Amino acid sequence: MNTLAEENYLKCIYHLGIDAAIVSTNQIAASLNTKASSVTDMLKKLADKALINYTRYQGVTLTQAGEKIAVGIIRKHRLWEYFLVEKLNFKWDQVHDMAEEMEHISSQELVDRLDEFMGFPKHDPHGDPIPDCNGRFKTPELIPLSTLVVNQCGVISGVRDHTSPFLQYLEKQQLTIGKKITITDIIEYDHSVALKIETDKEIHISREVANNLLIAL
Amino acid sequence: MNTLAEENYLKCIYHLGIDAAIVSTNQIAASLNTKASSVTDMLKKLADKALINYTRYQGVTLTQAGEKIAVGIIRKHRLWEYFLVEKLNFKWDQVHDMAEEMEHISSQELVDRLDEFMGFPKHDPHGDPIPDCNGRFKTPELIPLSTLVVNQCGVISGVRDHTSPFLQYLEKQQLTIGKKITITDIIEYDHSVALKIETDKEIHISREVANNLLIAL
DNA sequence: TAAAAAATTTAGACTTATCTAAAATATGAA
DNA sequence: TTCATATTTTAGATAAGTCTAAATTTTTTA
Ligand SMILES: [Mn+2]
Ligand SMILES: [Mn+2]
Ligand SMILES: [Mn+2]
Ligand SMILES: [Mn+2]
Repeated sequence: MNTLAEENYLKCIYHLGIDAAIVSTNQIAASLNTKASSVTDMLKKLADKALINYTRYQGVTLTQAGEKIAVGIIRKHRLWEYFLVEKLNFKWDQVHDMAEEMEHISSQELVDRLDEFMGFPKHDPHGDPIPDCNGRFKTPELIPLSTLVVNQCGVISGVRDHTSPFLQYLEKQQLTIGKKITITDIIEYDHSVALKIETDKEIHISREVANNLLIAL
Repeated sequence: MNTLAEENYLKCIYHLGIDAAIVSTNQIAASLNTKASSVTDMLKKLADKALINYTRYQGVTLTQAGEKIAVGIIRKHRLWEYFLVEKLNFKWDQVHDMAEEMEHISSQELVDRLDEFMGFPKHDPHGDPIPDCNGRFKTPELIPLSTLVVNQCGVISGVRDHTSPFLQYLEKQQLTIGKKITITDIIEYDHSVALKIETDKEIHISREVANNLLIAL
């Protein structure tokens, strides 16, 4: 088995690897709030275990074995987040830190039964896909709300920023997963967006918020 | 906060302290499968944190602060065991190791909501009392089945041995928590016991089994 | 294409938790 | 009450994971 630190590195490399072919030491250090020298030490260890492809100074990618572990941890993270929100009535902005601990509970059977208990949910409270017990999942085509044009509509299906303040703001504005929205105006000056939520409520959001809200068309 | 190792030591000292006023270094070492010298090191650390009362060569007791932490961990352990059995349909002999990991999830609010979600259960799957959110619980008066006399009856309410083989054996014999039993015979030669379970099934158990089954009168 | 700057790695140190072997203390039997 | 034995503690090592500071390699820029 792998240590908690190893699991966190693998998960981190996986996430960073989504929008970069190769992941650099400094990226990992920034993401894990650690120092580059610590990262180098761990990369050697993970390479020895054949969980990453690593050559000095050249960055890393996950091996198949490493990716499998990373996806397993993400599966657990998202299933526990779903559990916390759906069964224990936490808000979507409260669950991430707890899931960061729970994702390291090792039993495979536990997570599979948890999955079954909740009816095999496909998405976590933030709209992120939950891998099945074979590690398979599909990433739906989502685009930032900021790329929509006036009169275009879509469904809120994910967020790019998972921090509490952002999620709390969205909740207050009723900009939650599953809501249908229609763009009513785009202000040229600051690229802020006016939109209607599910036919009734009309609101106005900044460019930054629009950039971090993901829409399915 | 306390480390995983510290939590395990506190819990261990708590359990050993139930039937001994003072807990010795060697007892802890045996219970945690570690060496006496490692225990001494940790005892110093826990004493520095004012979680135990410790004087060299004299054994330890928990301080109030230490006991509070220990009971909190036991609360989490038993609530997660209850969850695993009642919600995820694990057997009572399968849940201990998972709960050993889950008991270290730190969020107090999580455990309190879990408690509420399950309807504030009073006992875990092995009959052990679950402390409430203030750490209060009462230990019912239980006696080993081996102390009963012929024709005496009682209710199976706990076990002294929590290992899988024993629990599996009990399950197979239908000697599970809540079952009413009546002693029908005690064999003088080997102190084995014949008993009736809930009016119908008649079985025969060894002295050792009778010693490890706890009965409420 | 050769410096300068940035990124990465190495060297050496620290903390936590563990170990073995040796020393100190307590206990209990003669 | 003394000495043999058991218990406990100390001393010194080790492994994991982290850090700072220095050295090395890569990348950028002039
Ligand atoms: Mn999360
Ligand atoms: Mn999430
Ligand atoms: Mn248990
Ligand atoms: Mn139990």
